Parts: sequence; C-alpha cells; structure tokens
Amino acid sequence: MDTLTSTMLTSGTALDGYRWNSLSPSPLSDNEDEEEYCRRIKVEHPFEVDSDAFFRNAPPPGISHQMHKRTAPCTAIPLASCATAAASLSSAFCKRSNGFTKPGSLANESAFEDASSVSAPLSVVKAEQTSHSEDCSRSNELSLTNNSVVTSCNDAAQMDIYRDLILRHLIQDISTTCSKLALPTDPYVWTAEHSGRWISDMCMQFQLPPPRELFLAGRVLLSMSQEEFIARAPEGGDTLHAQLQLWKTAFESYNQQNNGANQNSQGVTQSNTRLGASWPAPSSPTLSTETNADRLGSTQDYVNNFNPNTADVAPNMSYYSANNNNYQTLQQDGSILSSLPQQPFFATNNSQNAANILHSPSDSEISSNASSMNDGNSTDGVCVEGRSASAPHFPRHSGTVHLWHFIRELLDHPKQYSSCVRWVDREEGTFKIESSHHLARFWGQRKNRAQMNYDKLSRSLRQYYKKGIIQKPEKKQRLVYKFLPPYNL
DNA sequence: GAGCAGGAATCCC
DNA sequence: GGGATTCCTGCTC
Repeated sequence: MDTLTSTMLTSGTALDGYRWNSLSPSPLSDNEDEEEYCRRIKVEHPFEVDSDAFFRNAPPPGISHQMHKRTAPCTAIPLASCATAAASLSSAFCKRSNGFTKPGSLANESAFEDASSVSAPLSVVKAEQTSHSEDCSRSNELSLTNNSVVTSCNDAAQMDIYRDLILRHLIQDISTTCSKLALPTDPYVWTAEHSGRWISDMCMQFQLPPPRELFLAGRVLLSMSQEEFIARAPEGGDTLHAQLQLWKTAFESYNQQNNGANQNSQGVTQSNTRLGASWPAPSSPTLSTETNADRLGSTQDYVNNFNPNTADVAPNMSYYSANNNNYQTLQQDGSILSSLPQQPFFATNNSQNAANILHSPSDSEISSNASSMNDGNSTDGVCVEGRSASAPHFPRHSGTVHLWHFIRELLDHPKQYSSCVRWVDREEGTFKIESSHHLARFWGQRKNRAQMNYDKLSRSLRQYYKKGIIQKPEKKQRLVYKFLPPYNL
C-alpha cells in the first residue's frame, strides 16, 4: 500500500471529513405510516422545509456560502471518497498480487508489489504498472490464454486509473488551498505563518479546536510524528498530521511525475523541484457559478475533465479566530468581511432556495476545496462580493445526475439516509433499499419527476445490469442490489 | 401485492 | 446518442 493510500486509511481523518448534518431522519418505524414519517422527517431533517428541500443545500442565514459549502456534506466528500477508493485499491492490489501467478512475470509482479508498498511514490507505481501492462500485452501477443493474466492487465489498468484519480483529486484540493491561503505548494518551505494559516483552515474544515503549539515551520511539522502532533494537539492532532502527510505525498508524487514528463518531453531533468516547485496554478478568480462538480457528473467525467488548472479560486479566505472563538472571512486586502460564530451549518433556512435547486447528494463535489473555492462570492447575504446580497444565486446542477451516483451518495451518508437505503456489505458493494417509496420519491424530486415510483426507479436500476454498474447479489433478496467494481469504490 | 426481469417506445439533456 | 422514464407483460415470492 502506498503512502497516499496508507495515510488516508490510517488517519481515519478522511472518513471523518464528512460534515453532514448531525441531525437525521429516524427510520420509518413499523407502526408509522408514510405520512407520519414524512411529517417527522420535515421536523427532524435539518434542511428540509418541504419535500423538495430535502436535497437542497442552501446555507443557513448568517453563514457564508463559502463556509457552508466547505462544511456541507456534499462538498466534503472528496477525501472520504479517496479513502474509500484507497481502501478498495488496497484490497484490489492485495488480491491481485496474490492471484497473479503466471510464471515468468515474477519480476514484474515483484515490482508491482514494491510499487504498492508504503514507500513507493505514485509515479513509480505508475511506471511499474505500465511496465507490467506492457508485459501483459506481450503475453497476449503470444496468444497466451491465461485468463488471469488478462484480468490482471485489466485490473492494473483500472488500478492505475483510480490511483491517478486520487492523486489528481488531492492535487486539485491542494492547488486550490494554496491559492486560497496564499501558501507555497511545498510544505517544506512553509513558514510558521504559513503553517498557521493552513492549520486554521484545516481546523475550520474539520471543525477542530485550534491547536496552540503547532504553529511551526513546515519543515518542523513534517518531521513530527503523529504522536508528536497529538501531544501538541490532543484534539485533531492525528487529523492534522494525516492531512499534512497527504499534502506531502501528493506534492512529491506530482513533482516526480512532472519531472518524468519534463524529462520525456525536454530531455532535461529538473534537479530541484522543491524550491522551484511548479504546481498547477489555479485559474483566476471567476464569477462563474459552475463548479467543478457541476462539470463533473461522474467518475468518468471526472477522469475526462479533470484539470487542476481549472480549479476555481476564492478571492477571500476564512480562518478560525481563537480570540473570538469563531470563523472569520478575510478579504484579500486583509479586512474582515464576516465573522461567524460556530453553529450548526444546517439550520433550516426557510426563506432561501425556492428558486434554486441545489446540490443533491449526487451533486457531490469532486473536491471539497475546489468546490468551495469558487464561492468567494458568497450568496448568503453576508459574504457577498460583486453580487447583490439580496439576490442569492446558487449553482444549479446542469449535468446529468446518474441514479447509481445518487444512490451511492445516499449510501455514503448513512446518518441521513440509512432509513432510505443502507449498505449491507460495504466491501462487497451490497446495499439494501429500506424504503423503496422514499427512495423513489427522493429520486423523483431530484429529477423533478413527480410521477417517479419504485417500479420506474427499479427499471433504471436494472438498466445498469447490462452496463456492469449494478447487479443483484448472488443470493437474491428483495430490494438488495450490489454495486460492481469500480462503482463500489 | 410487491418486487423482479426485461422489451419497447419515448423523452430529455 | 446516452441515460432515464414510461408502460407493459409475465414471473416469483
């Protein structure tokens, strides 16, 4: 398992990165009819004032949209998704390593295992996997009919894609964070002030109490172990350590890949990328309301469209003020634009969102940071720049929302939706629809199809059989389906 | 009756 | 064109 993967998995941080509302509808009880259930959901569900609002995501009054998005569940998915993907990757790697026994390929397999080890940077993994794939291709040319070889080739290619996707994802996050906080991309060159900025941002993102003894130079921070982090920051030290390791790993991997590319294209080796590190520079701040997530509706979209250079940038910056025990939003000139006490981010806002269909879970932001970045023009009436505060305008999802993606997002937020759909076996990808009526209704609301019902929804699910996205589990059970790889990641 | 499976036509982005 | 929706028949539990 590589550093990137292990960092995600060992920290537990990424999974905790969800900032979904703590309030959630309780399951439908046996003696409760649907109407009662719906009424109760309206009461219990934090951001629902009507049925349609169930999947809207408007910030509550007094909360900047930037902050809201940053902590909103559907925008805080990326790292968690990365962790999930990483877990599957790890599992897949292990299976693959164990199952690949073709004689003569041991060297490559060994390299593969090495590449999966903790110390191997992603670029090395990529190179080794490429080598491995080439070997497989040669094997195919020789008309070897060993199915496991072919399967392994496919696995390798798939793993390669996932790994690359995770790295890209991280790079995008980091890139936008750098722009937002005016940080060098290389954490080794961070000053104590840089570290302080980053830590404040992390604390805000993960709702951690600000540590008092971690405002050190980046080089010092990077030399510290997790235990040392925890010693200095008992609450969240592990999170900060893990996040920093993620940053470091992604940065180094990116540089390594970049160097490789440069060498290939120019025949010139950049001997020192540390001081002259060139990170993909985010684009200029934009007023566009189309987020990356809006552009990227699916994993494939993400793979096809990802470009760190298109990451939007927030003109403002939020940070945690230990003095005031709140979060403040800074303008670029340093003046405080807003000052917000800590409070639940999903307090119901009855007045907003009538004209705005916001993110449903299936609008999950591919990158929490990236998605929050484009929101400098917050639309909450508090932190608005260059736009009328009285005319809130939230991004409307314009891309295709896939049912499988929608369900995945519900599954990944069990606190909210376990009464509707829940994992039966997360590893296996098996899930159960607990309330077909509600799932269909939610889907109908999301797609603006009032006549949607479970019969139609299930027909759509069955369309996925042919596409290899979903299937019924071997042991057929009613309302139980199974995501097939890689959709179970 | 509810869920499942799949064909076919249609709609919509 | 792809994905989803709508409608349908027939089957199983």
